[in-house]
Formats: sequence, C-alpha cells, structure tokens
Amino acid sequence: MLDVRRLRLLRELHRLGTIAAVAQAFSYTPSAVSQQLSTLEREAGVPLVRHAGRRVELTPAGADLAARAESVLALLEEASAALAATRSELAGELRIGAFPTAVRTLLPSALVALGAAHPRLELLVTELDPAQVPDALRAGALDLALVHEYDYVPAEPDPALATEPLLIETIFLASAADRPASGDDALRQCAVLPWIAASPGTLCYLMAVRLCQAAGFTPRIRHHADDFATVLALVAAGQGVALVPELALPADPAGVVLTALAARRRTLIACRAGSAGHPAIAAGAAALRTAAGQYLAARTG
Amino acid sequence: MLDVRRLRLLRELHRLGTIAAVAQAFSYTPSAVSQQLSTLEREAGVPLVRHAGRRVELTPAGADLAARAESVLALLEEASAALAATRSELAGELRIGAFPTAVRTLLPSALVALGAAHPRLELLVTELDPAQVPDALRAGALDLALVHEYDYVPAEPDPALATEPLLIETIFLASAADRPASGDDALRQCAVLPWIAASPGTLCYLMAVRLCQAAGFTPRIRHHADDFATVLALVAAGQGVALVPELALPADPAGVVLTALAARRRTLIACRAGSAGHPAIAAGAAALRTAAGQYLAARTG
DNA sequence: ATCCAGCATTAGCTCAGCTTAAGTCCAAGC
DNA sequence: GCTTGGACTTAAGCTGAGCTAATGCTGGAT
Repeated sequence: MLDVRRLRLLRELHRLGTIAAVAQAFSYTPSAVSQQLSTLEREAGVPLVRHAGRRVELTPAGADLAARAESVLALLEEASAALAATRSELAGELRIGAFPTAVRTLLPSALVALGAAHPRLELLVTELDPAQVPDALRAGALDLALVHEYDYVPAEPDPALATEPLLIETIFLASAADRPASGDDALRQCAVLPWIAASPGTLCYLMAVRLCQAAGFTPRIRHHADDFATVLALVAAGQGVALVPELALPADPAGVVLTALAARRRTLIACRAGSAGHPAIAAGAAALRTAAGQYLAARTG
Repeated sequence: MLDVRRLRLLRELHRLGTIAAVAQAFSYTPSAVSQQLSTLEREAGVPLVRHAGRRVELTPAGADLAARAESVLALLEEASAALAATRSELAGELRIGAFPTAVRTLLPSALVALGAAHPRLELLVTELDPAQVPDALRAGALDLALVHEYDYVPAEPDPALATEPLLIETIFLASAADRPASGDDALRQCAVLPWIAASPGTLCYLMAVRLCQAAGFTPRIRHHADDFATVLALVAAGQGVALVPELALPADPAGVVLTALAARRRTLIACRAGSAGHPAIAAGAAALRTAAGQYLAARTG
C-alpha cells in the first residue's frame, strides 16, 4: 500500500520543483523529504525523480503518480469535510489567510459575524502575500484564503485548490498632480515619473510592472512599500505615482488624485480541493461573501 | 489529514463486525486495532463506533467514512497498478489463492505459462477455501484468487473486490448404485441415504446443504471430506452419496455413477478493486482464462 | 578558478504504534 | 443466581520508522 504522506511530498515536489522547497512547505529538513521520497521510490519500484542539473525533476511515472495523489488527497479532504459536517456545532480551528488590505477591510466584519454565529470556532488569521497562499493551503497551514488575479498576472490553475470569485475591483492610478487624460493614457503619461510599488516577489509588484509594460514602458520604481496607506502617503508627498486597488482606498484620499484604469483586480476565495464542503470553511466563505457584499453596497450606495 | 491505515481498519470493521476479526485479518492484536480506531475517532471528532452488547458497530458517520475509505483505497490500488505497468518486466510477487480442486487442475498449466513468460515474477500459491478468499484479498494477503458462486449460495457483492467470470461447471450427483432417474429426481431419491460432504464452514458444504434443501430434504451428512478424490473413494466404497463439480472428476471415475444435475457452479477470478490493471495480476488472470479454455476444450473435445 | 546553492548520506534520537498483561463488561449456560 | 467465557479497553513497556543535525558532494554561477 502506497503511503499517502509520501505521496503528498511527491505532489508538492511536482509543483515546487526542489526538495528544499518541499521541506520548507512542510517544516521538514530537506533530508527528511529526500529520505521519504527515496523510500517511496523503492516501494514504487520505478524511478520517480531524476537529477536535472543540481535540482531534481519528476519522471513521467512520477508525474503520473503525483496526479493520482492529487485525487487521493482530494477524496481524503472530502471525507474530513463530511465528518466535520456531522458535528452539530462548528468547532476547532479555521485558519484564514488574507492579504493585508483585506485583513483591514473585508475580514473584520466577517470575523465578527463568524465569531458570533459559531462561538466555539477558533479563528486564526494570517496576513500574507497572495503569492504564498497556494503553498500554504496545500501544505495545510491555512484552510481558507483570499487570493488575487490581475489581468496581466494569470493565476495558474491548480488541481489541488478550489477557488470561487469574490469581488472585482477597479485599479486606480494614484498621483499627486491632476491628470487630464483618463485610463491608459494617464498611465502612459507617468512613464517617466518615479514609481512606488510593493516589494519584488509580491503579486502587487508583478501586477504594477506588467500593467506598465502592457502600456508600453517599464516603470522606474524608486520606492517599495507593501502597505497601501504608506504608498498613498508617499504619493501625496510627491514621491511618485502608484497603482492602488479600490479596496485599499480610504474614504477621503486627501492630496492624491485617482484615475480609474481599465485594469481590474479579481479577488477569489480559495481552499483545498475537496474541503469546500467542510462546514467551517463553508461558513467562512459565506461570511466573506457577505462582507464583500456589504463593501460593494457601501461603495456604490 | 486522515490516516489511511486507520481508515483501512475501519473499513474492515465495517465488514467483519468485530475488532477481534479485524485484528486477525491484519495479524494484529485486538488491542492494536482498538487503539488505532480510538485514535481515528479522536481525530475525526465524531463517534465512529459504538458498543452493541459485547461487540461494536459503526455509527452512521462511521459507515459513511468506511464507504469513503473504500474509494480512497481503490484509488491507491489503481496507482500501484499504474506504477507496476510502467516497469518493463513483470517482477515481484504474485500471490494466488485457489480452492484445492483448481490448484490441481487449472493452476498447474497457468503457472507454467506464467513462469515461462515472466521469469522474474515470483508465484506464490495458497490453497484455501473460497469462503476465506474475500478477507484474504482485502487484507492484502492475496493478490489474485479463484472463488465460486453456487446457485443457492449467492456471493454478496463487495465494493472492495473486482470479479470476472471464468468458467461454469455442471454439478454431479455421485453414488455407488445406478440411478434410473435423472436430474433433481435422482437427488430426491437420495434423501434417505447417508451423505458425504465437505467440512462445515466451507462453501462446498453450504452448497450441498442448500441444494438438498431446495430439493425438499435436509441431507444426513455422515462423512466429512474436503478432498474430492477422497469423497469419490468413499462413494465408491458405498459409504454414501455426494455432490461433485465437474472439475473435480478424474478421467475415469471407477466405481462411481455420476448423474448430471441442473445446478451449476460458477468460478470467478477475483482481485482487489482497482488492481485489475496491475500487469502481474492481469497476466495471472489471462493465464487462468487460457487454462480454463484448454480445460473446456479437453472436456468437450 | 572559486564559491555556493542544493541534494545525498550518516549517525543519533524521539515518538508513534505495536505487544503483553490486566481489567471491565456483557451474554450465555449450569 | 452465579459462573464462565468472549470481546473490548486500558496501562505499561519496547521496537522501529522517521525525524534532525552534521557532513560530504556536485553542478552552475560569478
């Protein structure tokens, strides 16, 4: 009988590409992962990984096994969800991961509603960049998370995860001076100005670069700030221009001129494949949908 | 993440009904099974088993989980089969279980053909009563087995096993004296005679009793013998009458009069669900089909 | 040519999970 | 009613799987 724990490691290796990354995802040492994969390979009787330069890659047999592992893990996830659904009361932990902006805007009301409806449910919130969310979900560090999809940063489909659209926002160009042009013309006017963007490696950073590139230039990024309040303060101080999603805007963005762009940011709810039926996860997702609805109503109303 | 080893114990408990039987099936002590199930229940957070008198039974949640475990285990079995299929040569063990008659008739030629075609395949044959086959397959003690289905002993469908018809035999009434009547009338003529049957608890024993009961009487079983050669010798010695399937008959059944009955014995090939694609198991099944074909050709030719 | 990121290997330790043994409870039999 | 026996549970102890830490090795980058 194939060991499911080892299959899980193989699946992660399939995606992450290096043993060290798998080890990090599971809080193991690379040695442990290497040993477990060696054992799996011995049991399988077929080479599953092979050396490719100084990293490793899956053989066709390994890739096939990883795909099958995906199905097995999804079934187990469903079984867990079914068990939790038979419990009369929601209890245990619900680990939620979200990007900083959401933690400040959408999450509070969702957490209050969840806590009131399910007092025995322990809500654990982790603030993290959406780029880290898929790994954290897959490794079991999170149960429910919010991720983004930008127009020029397509989220690659992941069979281990289930997603559901939550809300769509407009992206604004924030600058200190008034811009006569609108939309992408305004963007092009900023080609020679200094830019303020998030840290390299984050989704927001990538979004800013790609969006500018699509407009025909590469932004000269002078300042890096992940917090949009800081970003807006820098913009107001005349330090450069920036791209800011609707959700990050305060009620009165003083000293900042906002120009709506054609680009959109889509926020999704994500969980592990098979776990959407878990009552705590379903309740969490519902609370987030309600919070998003309230937010949209407040904006448009 | 639910532990698949523990789920397997739960699945067996679902079928076998007692912890002691599960322990026996896996060569564990009842204590070990009890502890593992307790752990599973604690992890599940829902009662899975409850006491019913001095045994235990599954709760609805437990039964549901056991059904899900069935799917998971079948997927894992398929994954193993797919791995084995990528190996260029068939190697490893193939554990075959069969009833004594088949071991002497069908198996030898099948084993010779298999051994010649796949020299690195280790063939391990176990002689056992068909009644024990399902448990042995499910517990992983066998990979491939032959089982029977009699007209009056329906094999209950088992989601954990896959079966395939192999051959259909006539059942004969064996007696020392000539019987003028044919078919079931001959059977009824033997209502008052002493009977020779297999050991209680075996499928053949059950078949004999049920068949006679269907003919309107309960057989007075004087001798018990599992070996059909012995049975025929006892019949020839005038010790009683017996029911013998076609496959068990020697070329020249001296001193015994055989009357064909309407009842049939269907022999099936069985393996674990999901393992039919395993190349060694597929090769074994193919060899058995060939052997059965040769047998039928020799009988009819 | 040198450095270093990344994987393999070894030794050693910890804990999950097994067995043995004792205890509890229920059903059947004298 | 009491006893006997079977089935499950609990407690204690032991073994091995599987982890960490440390070291060595190799291929690509500077």
